[in-house]
Amino acid sequence: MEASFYEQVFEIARLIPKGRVTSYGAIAKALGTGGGARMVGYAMSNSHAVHPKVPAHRVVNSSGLLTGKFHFSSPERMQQLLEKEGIIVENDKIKDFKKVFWNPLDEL
DNA sequence: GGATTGACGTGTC
DNA sequence: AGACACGCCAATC
Repeated sequence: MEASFYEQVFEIARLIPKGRVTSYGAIAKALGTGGGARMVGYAMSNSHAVHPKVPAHRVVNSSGLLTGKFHFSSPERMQQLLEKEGIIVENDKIKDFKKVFWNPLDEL
């Protein structure tokens, strides 16, 4: 399997600058799959098995909620990583989400 | 190859 | 404001 949809998702995810986050839908849209936001998250399940570490913790849903935190080594791991990068997480939700939001389309 | 699923998104009740 | 439902798309079974 090469150049599958997953790889594209990982590619975008790795481009997320430190201290910034993005949403699944935004990535999906950047890939041109608009409504395939679920596929982005699904691809992230493999993020643990890919080469360069994929900053999946920088990817949240459109509400800025850490929906996939349970898929990490530890749910709290995700939040700590975000806070360590300067992102404030409150109640499993990213604070100032609009401010830290990084739009892949803007870079691509 | 049809059916199921899934770390989503938006709208409606 | 919280809960529920439908829609999208691609991979896996």
